[in-house]
Amino acid sequence: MKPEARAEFFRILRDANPEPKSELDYATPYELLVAVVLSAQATDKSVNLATRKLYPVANTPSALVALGEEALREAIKTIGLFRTKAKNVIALSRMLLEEHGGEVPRTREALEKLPGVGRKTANVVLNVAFGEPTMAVDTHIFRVANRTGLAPGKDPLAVELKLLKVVPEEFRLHAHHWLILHGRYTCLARSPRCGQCPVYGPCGFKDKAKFAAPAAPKRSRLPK
DNA sequence: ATCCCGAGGG
DNA sequence: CCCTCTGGAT
Repeated sequence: MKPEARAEFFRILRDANPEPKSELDYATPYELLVAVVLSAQATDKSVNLATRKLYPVANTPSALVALGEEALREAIKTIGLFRTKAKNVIALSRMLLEEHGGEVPRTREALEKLPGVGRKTANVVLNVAFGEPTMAVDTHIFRVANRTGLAPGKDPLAVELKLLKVVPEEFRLHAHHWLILHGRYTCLARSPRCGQCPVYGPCGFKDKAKFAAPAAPKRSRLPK
């Protein structure tokens, strides 16, 4: 995608949604961190359903450690990968208490040392909780960046670096949310809704016309 | 490359 | 039935 098309792409998404927010429910950096860890390979809705009940009971490192891994596992049982996530959230909370005064660290290095926190999760926390213009490349952004030609790359890290290079400065802070929301509601994984896509113009998807066309008229085998 | 892993949609 | 959902650790 050419520079002018990229700018047009983001102008359109920005004008439709000037102040995009995360769809994960959270009130503090810690609540956000835990929600993002829980969100791996799960929908925001399923995570919110669990945290809505969990956070009133325990929403700090000390409270979750006190709650214990077994109880936490039960609380998040409706989310996928719940055994691994429960273990990681407890271990991560202990580490916050022991090494960070119970606070969520603000550096990528410290965040990535936490169990269950990799590059993508660290980027989300840095962007959403601390206002840094990072590019957290998740399943949606990886797909959108490649399909549209906005920032093609063979793996998430390549796409992240490409995005940091080509997204105009004025769009960097919110690019993460514009792209993820576009992927979630319009540029769907299996059947993208090109027919009602706001960035159909600048998009470079080869088969966009195919997905934009109304359902192919059924060929009657008994014409007339 | 594989495992973990429930819920919702098609 | 199959695919997808704000991945990370081994």
